[in-house]
Amino acid sequence: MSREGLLMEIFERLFKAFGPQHWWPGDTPFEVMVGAVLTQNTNWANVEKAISNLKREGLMDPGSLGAVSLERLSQLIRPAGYYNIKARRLKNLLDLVNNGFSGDLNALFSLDTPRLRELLLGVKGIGPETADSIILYAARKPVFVVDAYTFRVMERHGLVSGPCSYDELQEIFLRNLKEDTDLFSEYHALIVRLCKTYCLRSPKCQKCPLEDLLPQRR
DNA sequence: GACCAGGCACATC
DNA sequence: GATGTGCATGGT
Repeated sequence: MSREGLLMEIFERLFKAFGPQHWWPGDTPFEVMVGAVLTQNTNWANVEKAISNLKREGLMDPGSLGAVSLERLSQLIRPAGYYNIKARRLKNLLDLVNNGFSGDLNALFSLDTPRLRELLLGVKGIGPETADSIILYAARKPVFVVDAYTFRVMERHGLVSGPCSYDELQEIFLRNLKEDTDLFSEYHALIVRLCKTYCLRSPKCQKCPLEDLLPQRR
């Protein structure tokens, strides 16, 4: 099967097995953006506690969150872990939104994708996965989000041979799939769902929807 | 108690 | 360019 065919086959299997995932969980684009930073190397259940703290305090908007002290912010997001460094990262991101775009997320998100990605990556604490999550799930523009699970699945199914960079893996998806925000949104969410359900530490995807797509072992 | 989770920056070689 | 380390909580 061609790489393009295999990528769509994997998507269709996952969609059939799990259905739509309704990602990203979050009431507003701003909340999605905050969640993208908070979830760095962190279980989503812990992120939800931090988000709920911010909402309870009425801080889930660029102006309010920009005005709160670093110390108070770090205490509120404590359940999400790495709370000191993440508070700093959120502040860095808010500086971009508030100073560069007067707190208007729509203005920031109306930039073309390469420019938006460049600006986000310029924020200290925003790397490729966080930037792309914001672009896809908050700005709703078609980029493919790569994460540790994506590497795991693509390696297992022989779509990459040996080590490959974030950008290289992303290119494989972008070149072989139709550029479609809804497709990319579901695809990434389904990969996460697959790994959480079946492929966490097992060497084989036993009984998983992709089991018979495994490449031959040597 | 060990291990893991929807990364990133920075130091060092 | 590759590899190692700090950052930290809460669930299994």
